[in-house]
Formats: sequence, structure tokens, C-alpha cells
Amino acid sequence: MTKFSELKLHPKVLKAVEEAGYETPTPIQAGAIPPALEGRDVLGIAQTGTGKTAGFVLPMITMLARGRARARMPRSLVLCPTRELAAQVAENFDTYAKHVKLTKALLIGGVSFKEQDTLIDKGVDVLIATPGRLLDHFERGKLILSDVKVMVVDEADRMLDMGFIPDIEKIFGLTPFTRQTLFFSATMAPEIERITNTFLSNPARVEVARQASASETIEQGVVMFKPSRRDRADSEKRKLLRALIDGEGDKLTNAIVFCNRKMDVDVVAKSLKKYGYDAAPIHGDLDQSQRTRTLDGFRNGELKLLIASDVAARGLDVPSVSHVFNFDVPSHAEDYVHRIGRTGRAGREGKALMICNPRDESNLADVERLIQKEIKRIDNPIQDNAPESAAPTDEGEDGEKRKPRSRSRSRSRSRSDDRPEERRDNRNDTRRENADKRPRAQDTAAEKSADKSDAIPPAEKPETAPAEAKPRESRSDSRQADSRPADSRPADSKPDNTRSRNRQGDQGNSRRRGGRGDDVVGMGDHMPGFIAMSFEERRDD
DNA sequence: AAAAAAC
Repeated sequence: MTKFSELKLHPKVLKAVEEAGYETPTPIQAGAIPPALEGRDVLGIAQTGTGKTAGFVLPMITMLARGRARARMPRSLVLCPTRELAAQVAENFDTYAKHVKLTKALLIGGVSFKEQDTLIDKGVDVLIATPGRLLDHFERGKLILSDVKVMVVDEADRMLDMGFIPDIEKIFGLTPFTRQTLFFSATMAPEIERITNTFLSNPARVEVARQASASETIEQGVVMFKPSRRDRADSEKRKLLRALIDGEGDKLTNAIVFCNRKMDVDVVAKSLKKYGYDAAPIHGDLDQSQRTRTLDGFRNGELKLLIASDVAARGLDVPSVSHVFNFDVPSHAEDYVHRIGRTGRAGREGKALMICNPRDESNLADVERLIQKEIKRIDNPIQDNAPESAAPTDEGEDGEKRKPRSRSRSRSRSRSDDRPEERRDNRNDTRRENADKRPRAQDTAAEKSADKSDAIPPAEKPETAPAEAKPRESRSDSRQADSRPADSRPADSKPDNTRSRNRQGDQGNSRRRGGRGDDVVGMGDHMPGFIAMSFEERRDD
């Protein structure tokens, strides 16, 4: 078997590789490094987790070890589809170029141009970039790509998915015809084939088998989830997730929870946190510093649960994730492979559990067709979604109060004092006057029972926290009025503005929160039935 | 249907 020492890498690169603890290259490395060092174009077809990053980083450092970059004229260029991936490639350069004098710049969006400009001005050997920011620099005239000797396109199929191909073609056009190109893709879609035919010249084609590990070393399971009621589907699904997490016990050292939508990433992360889990969200709408911080924390082991959109599905190198949870069935089957590929890496064991909604069953079938394997059905660990479960347990609050109460609440609510001024002003005058005249101290019980913090939008509605997650006794006195158990309204949940509106006259008892957005303002006593339904219910009707 | 990426 080939060893790194036989690959003609620069001795200083080899030294760094050995110091990092590697001796034997992976198949993609063994296949890509020699032709790359000969100056040939390389077409690498490999999944994530196969070691392809080092497959281009090591030969690049070797080739760049001689010579120096001129101002604004980088000597090499690596393009990545996401910022995290670009950052990760940059780290690889740090690791393997530590004995070589090499300058690099990371050009990604979401951070200021200034530092990037400064580096470019001084001249860099390696430019690692996401396409948008690279072109941005170029268009501002800060960057000259005519001295690029090596260009790498990483995760090309993902670039395709993300609509970056025109940008990539443009960038190809800005670099010299004579450059060397290293091109990596997990699949060879027709469009990718076209690009490679256009921009690669007689490439060495290196293909490694589809990650066997994806379906073999990873234990997979799926829970077919049926909510007891549609309006409880979301919270029950989160409860199921918690049960799945809990069920893994100590075997779960760290995990990624994938959701299909950014909004769900936020909601799930917030919910888990509230229940005392060590969780944080990552997706493309969060600012870059937070993304970086969260990911760093996760890598360091400071963060246990990473709740992620598909920004984290591919390419991210998180060394040892014990579990992957798919909160949703991915709608592109191949995303499933990428997601679960975050666990069971490098021969370690991994476990991937998924929740499947009834409406996602066809997606599940697609996934199974792709991986050519049936995913084991797991019983729903929560057997008692039925009413009685919702009764006296810690779930009680969440389950019990909603529907029956909502009618009367919504009625009395429309006359109560808890509305924000501007909204109250929209209501009819008599009513407003009546409401306003009434001294607070004499608020009727009905009104009091109405004026709880129900304005919390569904996404933010605190779920009842379990006993062990009951922290915050300290509540500001302005809130003491709310006799709901302190634990059911965590201080860090969003609706603070809502609460502060509700402060005065708020002597109510604990009973009336827990609704969703089913209270209506401005409709007097009558509320059309459809208003109380979720969007889903309306659509289905 | 959604996510990602440029300001």
C-alpha cells in the first residue's frame, strides 16, 4: 500500500502530514496527488469524507513551496460552495503548510472586505473563496487572476445545486488558459460533465467508490411519526426528537440535528435549549461570526448538539459525531447520504435516526431507493400521544389547555387590556373606551384570564419544560403576576416585548396561556372558524 | 420546497 512518503510531496509537507498523525493516504489522495504533482488536471469524483481536501491541499503546497506571490496576483485559487467549507480548507492549509512559508487569504462573504483587501494587496499564494465574494473583489478591481497557476473547484455538484455554475465559468474565464485545474465533484451530472469538458484538459480521472460507510457502518433508523392532532404536530415532533436523543443516553457524545428549513432549525434549537439541552443553531441566515463561533464550539466539544440546515450537510469536517438526527426527511434523497455521512466517519461507528411525517413518506421511499436499503422502522418511543399522556405529566400544560379554552379566551381577550396600544386603537371606539375606562384593579376574572402572554407566536411559544430543566426562579416583580410556573416561561425566550405589555393588571392565574395564535384582535366577539385553524388545516380543508 | 451565496 502506498504511503505518503512515497508520494513525492515536499519534505516539509510530509513532515506536517506525519505530525498530524497520517501515514497512509486515502484512495482519493493516493489517486489525485501524483497526477496533480505532475502538473496534470485532475477530475476527482469523490464523496465528502474521503479525504479529498488533503488530496488537493498537499500537492498545492508542494507546488507553491517555490516562488512567491506578487501583489494582488494570487498564485492559486480554491473555490468552495459554502463559507464554512472555505474556512475549513483554509485550516487545512494552516495544518499542512506550517513548515512552509505560504500566505493565504480567505475570501468569504459576511465579513468585512478590509482585512481581505489588505491581504490581497500584499500578495497571497493561496486564495480560498466562495464565488460571490471572489467576484465582488474582482469587480472592485482589487484582484488580478492572471497569475493563477492552480485552480481548484471543490464540491462542484453542490455549486451546481446552488446555482454557482455561471460564476464558476466566469472565474474560469478570468484565469489563464494555462492554469492547472483540480476539479472535485461527488457526482457527474450532465452539467458538470459539460464544465469539465470545457475547462479541463486531458484530466486524470480519479474516482473512488461511493462511500460504503454511508450505509454500512452507520446504523440507521426511522420513526414513522403521526401526530395525535394536527395542531400539535410541531410540538409533538420536537418531543419525539427529545425522546430519541434521550434514548441514546451516553452513547450520544455529540450530534447534528438536520432540519429542512431554517425556521425549523431556529425553533428546534430554541426548544431544545429550553429543555436544558446543550444545543445551538447554524444556518445561512445567521451572521457569520455566530456561524463560526457555533461551529468552533461544536468542533471543540463545547457544544453537544448542532441544529443545522443543509449548510452543514456536506463537506464540513466534524471529526467524530456519534449521532445524526434527521428531524425531517430530506427532500433530495442524496442529501440524506450527505447528512448521515457526518457520522460514522473514518471507520467509527455512527447512528442516524430520522423522523418521517406521513407526508414525507414518498421522500423516504426515494431515500431508500437511493441507498438501496430499507431503513429500519423504529417504534415511536412516545406511545402516549393520546390525551391522557398530556394530562398530569410535565407535558400537561402544553397539551391540556389549548382547544377548549381558546374560544372563551379569544372572546374575552378582545376586550381585555392587554393589547398593545397601537392595535387597540384599531378597534371600535366603544369597546376601546370601555376597556380603557375600567380601572385595572377591577379587571374581571374573565379578562384576567385572557390577558396572558399568548401573543407569543407559535414558533416561540414556550413548551413546558421538564422538571430538571426548571431553572429560573428569579423573575422580575413586574412579572410575578404571572403565576404560571416559572419554568414554563424561560427568560431567554423571545416574547419579552409581549410580556412587558402584559405587565400591568396581570394578576391572573396560571391557566390561560399555552394557546397558539388563536386569539383574534379586531373582530369583536365573532371569530370566523378558519381563523383559529393553522395554515395547514386551512389548506387541507 | 428549501437551502446556499454578494453588497
